[in-house]
Amino acid sequence: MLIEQENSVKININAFQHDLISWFKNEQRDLPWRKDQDPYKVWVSEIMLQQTRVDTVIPYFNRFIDWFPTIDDLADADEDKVLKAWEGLGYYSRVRNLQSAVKEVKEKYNGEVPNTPKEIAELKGVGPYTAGAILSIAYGIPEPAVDGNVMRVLSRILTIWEDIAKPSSRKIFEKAVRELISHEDPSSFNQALMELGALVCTPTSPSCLLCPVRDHCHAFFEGVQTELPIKTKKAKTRDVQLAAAIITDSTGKIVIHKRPANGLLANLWEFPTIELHHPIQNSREYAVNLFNQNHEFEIKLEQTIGQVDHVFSHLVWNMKVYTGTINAKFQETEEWKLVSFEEMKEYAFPVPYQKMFKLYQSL
DNA sequence: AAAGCGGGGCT
DNA sequence: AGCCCAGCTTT
Repeated sequence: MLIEQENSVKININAFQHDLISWFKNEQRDLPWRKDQDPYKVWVSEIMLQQTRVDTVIPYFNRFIDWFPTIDDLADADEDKVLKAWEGLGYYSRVRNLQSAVKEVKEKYNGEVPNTPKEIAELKGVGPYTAGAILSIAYGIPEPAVDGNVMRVLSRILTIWEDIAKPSSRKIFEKAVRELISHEDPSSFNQALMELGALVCTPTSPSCLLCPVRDHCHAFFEGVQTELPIKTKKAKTRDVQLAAAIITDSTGKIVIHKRPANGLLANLWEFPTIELHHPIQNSREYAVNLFNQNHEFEIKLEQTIGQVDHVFSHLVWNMKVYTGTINAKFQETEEWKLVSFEEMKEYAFPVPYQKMFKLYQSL
């Protein structure tokens, strides 16, 4: 059976499905979320895998399922513990949205992950890719699950020259998947496209000589596989200057602060931090003043212990790190706490503050 | 359509 | 120093 794509590329669909799925069944990696088809576990794995490599996700997935084995366990958990389970994984709104959606499934769907495109796409944090992934992998429904791998693989096989950085391009690839997908085994088909992208059809120097669908690949036939996909570059990051301090009381406990519920690193914990908006502010005296302007209690900065730099996807933090002490006026609140070394392990800190604490401990 | 949102590994 | 990664939400 042959189909005619919009760009006049012909594919033998049955042979393509067979070659792709056979390869996947023989060569797929042994991954913890492939041990069963529990929709909850498939869901958790797909959220973790957003913009995150398989090797990074594996230990997080195992611990997360250990801590929250079922939808009920996650729905009933404290958010601080949920964030602790995600600590270091990044994009923390993923797990806050996941817990929110799990609560909705518990209440509205009696704890059963819905299996219709409309219902599942309405869940918080579930976009077009994740909806298709859960529907196909957990329920065997032939829906496209188009991620970066799939766009790269199909841009090569079908020589699609659309800019995959543009949001509108995803529809082109979803249309292609709808025409190509196996209705006998949508789960293997979708996973195989992604597995192929991860193991063979890689961004740079794809292993075409090992590719199970090389004979179907128009980019390989034309010798343009390294020119695809087309992807425009994104704007570069901006620098943010910060001063942050490890502040202790007379007993050696440390001041920590809960970040706001919205924006960067929402609801995670940090050491007292201020932004230095102007170069002129980039001095110790100024930092002291700014700390004490912005906080009820009085802080005394003792010494500068170094610098921590941290790169985010859209900005760079340059943090000057101080130590200091507080006076007796400090009072604990919901967002300002005094904790011991041991108690710190209970709170989720983003990586820049983990770097900062490591620097402090190395003194 | 563009920007915000983490962190690590590879080139 | 970029680029990429099993993307989604908000503006």
